[in-house]
Amino acid sequence: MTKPVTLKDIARETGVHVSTVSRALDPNARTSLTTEVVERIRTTAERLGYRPNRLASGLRTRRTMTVGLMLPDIANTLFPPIVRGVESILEPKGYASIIVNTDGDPEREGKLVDVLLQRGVDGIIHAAPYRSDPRMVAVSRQGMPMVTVNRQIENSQIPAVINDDPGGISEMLHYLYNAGHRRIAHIAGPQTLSTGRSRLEAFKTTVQELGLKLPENAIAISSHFDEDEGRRCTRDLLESGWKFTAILCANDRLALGAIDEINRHGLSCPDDVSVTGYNDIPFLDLIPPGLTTIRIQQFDAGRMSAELLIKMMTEPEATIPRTTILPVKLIERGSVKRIKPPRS
Amino acid sequence: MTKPVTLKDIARETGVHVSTVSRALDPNARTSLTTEVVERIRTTAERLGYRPNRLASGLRTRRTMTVGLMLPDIANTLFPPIVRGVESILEPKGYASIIVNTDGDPEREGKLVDVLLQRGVDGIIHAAPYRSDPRMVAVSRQGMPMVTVNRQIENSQIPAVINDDPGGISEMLHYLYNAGHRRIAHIAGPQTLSTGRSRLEAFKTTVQELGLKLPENAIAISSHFDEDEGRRCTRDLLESGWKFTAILCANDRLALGAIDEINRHGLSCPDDVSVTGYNDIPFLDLIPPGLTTIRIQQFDAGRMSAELLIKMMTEPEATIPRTTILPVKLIERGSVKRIKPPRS
DNA sequence: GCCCTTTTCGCAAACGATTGCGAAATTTAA
DNA sequence: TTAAATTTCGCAATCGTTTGCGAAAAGGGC
Repeated sequence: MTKPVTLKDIARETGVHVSTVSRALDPNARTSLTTEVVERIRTTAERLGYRPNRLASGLRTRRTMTVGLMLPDIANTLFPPIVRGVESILEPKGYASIIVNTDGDPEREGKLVDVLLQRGVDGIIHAAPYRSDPRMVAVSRQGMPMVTVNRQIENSQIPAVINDDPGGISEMLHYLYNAGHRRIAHIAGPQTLSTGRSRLEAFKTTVQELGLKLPENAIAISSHFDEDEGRRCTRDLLESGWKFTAILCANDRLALGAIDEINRHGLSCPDDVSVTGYNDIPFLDLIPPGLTTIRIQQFDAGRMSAELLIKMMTEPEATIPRTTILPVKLIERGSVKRIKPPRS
Repeated sequence: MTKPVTLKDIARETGVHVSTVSRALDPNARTSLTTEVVERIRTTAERLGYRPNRLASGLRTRRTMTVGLMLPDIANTLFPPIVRGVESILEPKGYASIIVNTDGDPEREGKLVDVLLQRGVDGIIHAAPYRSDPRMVAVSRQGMPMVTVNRQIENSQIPAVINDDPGGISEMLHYLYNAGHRRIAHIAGPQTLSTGRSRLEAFKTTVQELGLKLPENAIAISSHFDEDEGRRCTRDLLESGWKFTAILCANDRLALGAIDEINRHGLSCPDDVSVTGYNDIPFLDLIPPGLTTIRIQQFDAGRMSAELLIKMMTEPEATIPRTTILPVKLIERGSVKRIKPPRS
């Protein structure tokens, strides 16, 4: 790599001291300079193709203009829009981001946060925390600006940008109820994740509200938010003997697995069993029978979390809302069938 | 942020000079130290929770252990697997990557490569170059290790990891031919991208090989690899008056758009028109009628490109293959119907 | 024209790590 | 035992930038 031009080069060229060059190029320098000098320096900087060395400036100022972005897996369709939302705020302000994939592995998470710290990130956006995540809480306590998005760490002061899970689940359950369903099963997400937990709780609460009487085995708990677990839970549900007319799934991929398993059993969605999802990942409209789901605002969640993080990084004294809850929206498609409710 | 512990802290604690600490912690230091001293330093480093400052070391050594990853858009399902492939190689070796999204905008690309240079990346993996991309060629010429993946810059010496487009297109066209199709349309990709171009050329070549006689308007050229352009091109094709029995699309999203447009015209895929895609993006198996397509190796492409880049970064004299071509595979699904070939 | 204030700019010390060089300490050889 | 060879470690410069401080220059008031 041909040696990049430095402040020193510009100083030599213009016959001033490097500190003067630094100030001339700093848009908000505290010391004032003659406009003539500034002009001269700026033009030769331009001419030589000067590009500030962010490493050096970061070393000196202790601000790297870099943020860490922790995800479970960028290949999970849920996360790229969040990333774009984050970048839409960060990039124009001169921040770059380092993305790491934890694969939902606490040990990896520990290694990766170390990587971020070694690189001196100014802040961290964490989209993959566990409900209990002492490692990250400790880092936050040490003063690292941090916000979680999509999920949250419980019993911590770390600001979280999340979706209105209680609202979404409640709306969906009411929707099923209004479509005549009374025997509704739930495939819950992993209970180590805040989303898995909050959606299950919302389900139970709404069941109470509606006065539904569900058996113990109406709820299957998955260990991962994926199609395989959707299939397994559906199999368990079907084999439990209880006759349900609908399954409310904690996430789209579980729902996709559920529909597949229903088909394998010679049944049909929605004719025999209605199924609903959560998140509204891409292409759901093209997959028959069209999954009725809850659309969450991924891009906006990313955007919001970046905005909060910038505030934390630049105004350490500012008060940041502990949780920011984004509204969700029910997307009606073909996977729910209206049935005649049993008279009670 | 509580001040991180530095070499100086360890030096003070152990009563040796900071340079000694540096050497003790450097696994492959050129100068030898007493094992006793090394041991003492290592344990106190451990005890204090030392974490090397990569900024400082990068500044001194001119190696940041960071690579830039340029994509059109991480939210495009094609790219996350490439990213994971890249990281699977880079991360274990201590590299971090900065991902930037060009959005297919040359101006943005210019800005973003500047961002990467300012941050002193050791190399760049570019998944979004144009067939002609003088800016990137210039950066490469200046000595920045660079490899392109998925696409390539023509007439440059920049190593490229690409898929076997000629092979894939040829195989697909033969497949359609063998299924009895003779009047085959093509929706080509943007001709500013190497993939759009190479697939179109492969189509033409194979048409020759097979001795097919296609009219001028058998080929529609899209301006973007997306569903909307797939619809538009299909509309143009249908309205051209020429009766085709199949459309070979340069990419899955074009094909999805094509199928949609075919349905809108009251026709059916595959009964009236067979359609094929390229790339094999997720969920294609779930979308009726199941798109027959060419599966490319995204993860491996990412992996290969990272391996090449590491070689370029660490062994500047090594000879790197100009192009690495990955094999592709035809995935048979339901979107192609076998028909009786017209006797010629 | 003189003194005081203000502006303009240079000096030098950081930031945290790496590394060539040489001095001191130790081992080896004679 | 002494000189030579080797090992072990400290010194100090360096990477490129920022910034407090002070000196020189310029401006202002009378």
